[in-house]
Order: sequence, then structure tokens, then C-alpha cells
Amino acid sequence: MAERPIGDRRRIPEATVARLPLYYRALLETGEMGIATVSSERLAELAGVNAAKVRKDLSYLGSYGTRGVGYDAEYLLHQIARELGLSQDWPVAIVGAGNLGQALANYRGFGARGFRVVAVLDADPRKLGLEVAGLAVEAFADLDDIVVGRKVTIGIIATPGHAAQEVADALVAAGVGSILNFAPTLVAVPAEVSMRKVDLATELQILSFYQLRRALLDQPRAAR
Amino acid sequence: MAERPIGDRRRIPEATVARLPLYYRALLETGEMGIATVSSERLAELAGVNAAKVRKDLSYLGSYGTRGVGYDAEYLLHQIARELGLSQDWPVAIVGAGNLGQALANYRGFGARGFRVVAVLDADPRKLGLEVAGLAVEAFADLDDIVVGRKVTIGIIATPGHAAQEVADALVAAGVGSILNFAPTLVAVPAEVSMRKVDLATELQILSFYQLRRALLDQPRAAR
DNA sequence: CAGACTTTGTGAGTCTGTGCACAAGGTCGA
DNA sequence: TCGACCTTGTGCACAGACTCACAAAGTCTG
Repeated sequence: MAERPIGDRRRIPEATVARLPLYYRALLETGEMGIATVSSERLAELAGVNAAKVRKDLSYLGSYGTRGVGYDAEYLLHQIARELGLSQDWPVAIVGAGNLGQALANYRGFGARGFRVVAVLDADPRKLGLEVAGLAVEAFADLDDIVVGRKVTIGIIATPGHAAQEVADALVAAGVGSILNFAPTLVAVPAEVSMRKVDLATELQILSFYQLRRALLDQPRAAR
Repeated sequence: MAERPIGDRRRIPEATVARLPLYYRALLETGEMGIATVSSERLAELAGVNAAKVRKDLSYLGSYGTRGVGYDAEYLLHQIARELGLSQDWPVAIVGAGNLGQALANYRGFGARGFRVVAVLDADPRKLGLEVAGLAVEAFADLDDIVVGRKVTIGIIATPGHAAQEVADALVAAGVGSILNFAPTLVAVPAEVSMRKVDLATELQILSFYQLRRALLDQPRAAR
């Protein structure tokens, strides 16, 4: 079972990347339970996917299983962590010290795996110095220095929508390579920066779509 | 341009459903700017997708555009809202009055479009009565009465991971049809209930994956 | 040491989603 | 009324993701 160098293999499909964190979490749990070996079947159950998918996903990382036995839980955990870059340290800056920004900063198990909040910023002078999760809120104007000085690689946008693009531009200009956007607005970034977005309103509207269908099934008269 | 009854047409692909909220938001903006007619090209730009996709997506709703002209912004907005069920009222209950639960309850533009937080619950007796977004925190034990009495259709799980499954079970038992899960755990629900999940750790790990690749491109020696 | 048994890794087929390119259909000016 | 022009709606080809089914490769028992 030789470790293959990162990146030096066939491209890992996006859908697979999105599932690796699930496997990672599942393996952490089996680890706590002291289980040494785990089959794709079991792992599938723990991650809420099907077994064939698990095997194919893991095969992109290399042949880390043993036929007839399963996967060595600890070794596989290590491999996935390595692949996801969790053995590295990723300093995170949160922009926006409102309700959401504070909640995110206080999120436990955040710093846990390599992610460490090193700054919380806000443009509102009244928020300056406010203590959030053990950090003093700093001025948005100092973003550049903070990003460079503390080697921030991931920026989290937790501002109102209208400020989001400006914040994103500033993050990119400062050299941040990854952005997680919680603001409900379209934010454009250069192709070499990755951005993911989390939007409460969108999620609720999707739920509402399906909820409506189900409601109509029960009483088809309500065609509104 | 006749309105077709909801549900009574070819099935709308999941990917399209996930984009309707984007179009909805874009149309709200054009509305504020007083723009009466919008082309697929323009809408694509505002929503951050490509024009062909916009046209195909909208075509699933019916033929609501005019060739040579574009779409009537207000009418289209109305149609999308109808399709997403935004003309209805969806009472929402938030379970978990911690940092995240409070942040979600205070989220502006939440109640805006049909979604209305009608209860915030917590199992911790010390949280009882605490005022969050104008609501007193109520006991988790009262979930059933609250859901039934206030006709809650959407439940939001904002508890620590270990409580999530129990909360989900209780929500389902009480009759909630849609769940939005913020807890970082696998939660199983019956097929007739829809659930979407938002997981900060997963998002960060995905970003970290791609960030790592970029870092390796810059200095290929660091194979760790 | 052989054969039964278990579980991985993957080829092949199917389904879903994307994007191009263009005919169909409508507007507008002369 | 006619023709130039514009934009929608969609057929088609392609790419990505999912699932099945099974050969390959290992373990374990007698």
C-alpha cells in the first residue's frame, strides 16, 4: 500500500470531492468506537450513500482497501485527510461580525481540523474591539495587512448582500484563494479563486418547492 | 400567456429547481430598477449562469417569454414565485437556540418571502424564555403541540450533531415535511420528507481540497 | 494446501445535466 | 404589408455521475 503523491493521479471528480468529507467524518466515528477495519458497505451506511459509490470514490485516491477484508480505518482516514489538505493549517478570516459572523466564529469543531479563525473583521467602527470567540473585531480597512501577515488562505463573507462583492474583491486582492460566501447575492471572482456559497433563502425556497408539490398531492384542488 | 396549473406539467429537473431561486432574486433586483422586460442573456448575467440554461430552465415552467423581446419581468417573477410556493405562508420552527439558532432567527429577509419563524425551541431549561428575534424560546418537549398548533411545515435543526437525529425524528413525528439541517451529522428521514443540509465543515474541506491543489501547482516539491 | 467465502476495484450501460446552434415566432420600421 | 432583425424554445450531441454486476484478489477453515 504505497501512498501516491497528491495531485499526481487521475483527476478526482467534483462529486467525489464533495463526498470525501462525509467519509472523513464517518471514519472519525468508527475510530472513536475502536473499529479497526471498515467495509465499503459499512462506510456507505455511515455516510448515507451507496456502497458502490464509496468504492469508486475511494479508488480515485488509490488502492487503499484489501479485498475480502475492507479498509483499514485509521490508514484510510489518514489518506483522506491528506487528500483534503487537513494535515495542513488553514488560517481563516471572517468578514462581518454580525449575528452570523459571530455564530460562525464560535462554531465548535471549527478550529478542530486545520481550520483556525485568525481574524474577525467588520467595517462598522462600533463593532471594533468587540470580543468574538476570543478575538477582538478588527477594521475591514486592515484586511490586506491581516491576510498577508497571518497568511490567511480562506475568507468567509458574513456581511449583508450589498457589501459582499466589495468584500470578495478585497479578499482576492489581498491574496485569499478560497472564499465561502454566506451573503445572498451573486458574487463574481476570478477563475483561479474557488468560491462556494451557502444561502439560507435558496435552501428554503427549494424546500418550499417540494413541500408545495406534496401539499398538492394531498389536495389536488388547491391549484391556486 | 396562460398560467399552467402547478405540478400539471413535465417534471422539473432538480438542477433547475435549485436555480429558480437565483432567477427569482435577479428578477427582484431588476424590478427595483424599474426594468419591465428582461432577456435571457441579461438574466443569465444577473444570476451568474449561461443564457441557454436560463431559457431551458424557464421553458420547464411554460412559455412565458416573447420571442424577439424577452420576458416580462414582473410576470415571470410572479410565475417563479408561484412555482416555488412563495405566495404561500410557510411557518418555520428553529430547534436549537445557540449561537447559530439565534443568528438564523435574526436573519433578515427571512420572513420576507413567505417564510416566517414562529418558534425557537431548545432542550436546555436555562434557555427557556430567553428572547430571540422577538420570540421567547420554548421547550423542545412542546415541539409536537407547537408544530401542530402553528401549522409548522419547515423545521430547522441548529443543534449540536449528537442531538440532530433525535430532533429530526421528533420533527417528522410531529408532521413537519421539510427539514433544513445545520448539524454536522448524518440524519436519516423517511423518503416522503425532504431534507437539505448545510455543513460548514464540509464546505471548508472542499475549499481546502482545491486550495491544496493550487498550492502544489505553485511549488510542486511540497508533496508532504 | 485447496476450496469456500468475502470484499474490493472497475468495465459497461444508463441517466441527468450542459451547451451549441438554429428554426420558429414575434416586433418594428418603412 | 413586407422584410429585416431580434430573442425564445428546443433538438441534438456530449460530458459527468450513478449503478450494476462481476472478475480479481485476498482471507480463513479444515
